[in-house]
Amino acid sequence: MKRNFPPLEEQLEIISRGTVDLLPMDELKMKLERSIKTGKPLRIKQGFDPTAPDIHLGHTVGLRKLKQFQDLGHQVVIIIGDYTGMVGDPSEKNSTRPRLTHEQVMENAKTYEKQFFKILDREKTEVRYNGEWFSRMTFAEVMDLASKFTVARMLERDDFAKRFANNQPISIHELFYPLMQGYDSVMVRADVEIGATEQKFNLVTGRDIQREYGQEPQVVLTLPVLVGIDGVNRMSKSLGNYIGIDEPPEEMYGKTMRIPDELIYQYFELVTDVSLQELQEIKQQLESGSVNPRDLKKRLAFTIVRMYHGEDAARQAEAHFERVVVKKEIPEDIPEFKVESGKHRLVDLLVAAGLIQSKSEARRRIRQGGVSVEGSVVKDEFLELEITRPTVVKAGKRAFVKLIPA
RNA sequence: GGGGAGGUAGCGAAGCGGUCAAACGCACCAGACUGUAAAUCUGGCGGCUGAUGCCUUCGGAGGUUCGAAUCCUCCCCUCCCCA
Repeated sequence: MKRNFPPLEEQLEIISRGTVDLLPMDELKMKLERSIKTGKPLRIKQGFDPTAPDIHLGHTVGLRKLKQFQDLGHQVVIIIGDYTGMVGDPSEKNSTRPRLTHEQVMENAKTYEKQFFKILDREKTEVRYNGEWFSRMTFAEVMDLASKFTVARMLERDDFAKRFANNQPISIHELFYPLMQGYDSVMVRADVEIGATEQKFNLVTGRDIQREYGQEPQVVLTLPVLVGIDGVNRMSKSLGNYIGIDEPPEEMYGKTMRIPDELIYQYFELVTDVSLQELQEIKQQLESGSVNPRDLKKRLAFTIVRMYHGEDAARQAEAHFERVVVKKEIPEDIPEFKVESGKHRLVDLLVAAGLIQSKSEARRRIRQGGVSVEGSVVKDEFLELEITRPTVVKAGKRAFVKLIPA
């Protein structure tokens, strides 16, 4: 079955959009031309280590690029790093990552697989776990792989070099990470590997490893690292600055509204599918200040929610935001919590209902005016309540609960 | 194998017998401000407790002492130098 591909230039335009590096360019052209001629799709690889259970917008930058390749007719190969996940990618890290057990990794991998296909076409995606080959490797084969790279080259890496210079520990197994990733490329015969810019070393190493194993080296495609909602660090679950693609619409919308204004353009560019013309407009509007950044951010939030939850959910999330955050009103559906009859300390109720973690914390927040009952701020940390009718309690900026008499 | 330096709350980093639940910075939380944010300012930041106090924390296990994060012993871990 010979496939038909769009002409080279058209493909290149789509492929280059939003990318930082495409190297070497001439090899990419050569590969594309060959696939057009032979009708054989290129194999486009990206690996994901399931180190945290959820996929967030940061992951979607690469996934969306994969999707573009997929739409062009190429073969997307996703590697789920059940083995590399146990090592932990040292990229951009200044310390050893905690190693996960295989069970933890596999658990996370399940949700990953599910979430990937919110973006990719399941039918057209090849999913491979790298345990498929790593679990079977003999020590002799490991040695063979290890012999194909040198310590000096490994230490060229900025992160390792820094850790080494700062007398911080680097475990041997961490040095294996790039080799393993490269070996993945060998095993799936990757033509192109996609990764964030911080992955460049690993991606380029893959080329060398492939060459060592007698394969044609892959083309490296890097994408910008998505900055998290704190506006400082890369988006990551462990830093808590992420927007998960499985999060409820209101949450997604609200988090998006919290990103610093400077990130608006980047988010439009990297995680939404607005057209190039629209992107230009947005850029112009931001630069000239002709549009309130808040309005652009609202559009961004709406667009993102719509991508993962649909138009209706996006509308509702927007309404919810207007109501709760902008007008500081009470949301429509609030989680309910049943309360036994009789008097209860507010502090106890806050903890029991799960709004606040500990009573000490609850007391503090009451003292600071962070808690209100039926719209009025509570100042008395010893307040007792008798719940005789549904009562709305708010703690902090947007945590609500409706107390219901049992 | 020998010598040296270290392991403190989410991170970084003070403390080196009592006044230490532990300075300070970052992160985080609450409040004010606002266009959602950011910035700024204020307060907070182990748990329990009606303002007193109690309980669990300073790599781990013991010990000395009225009293230990601080002293001693052993163990685990990291870094440096030498071999």
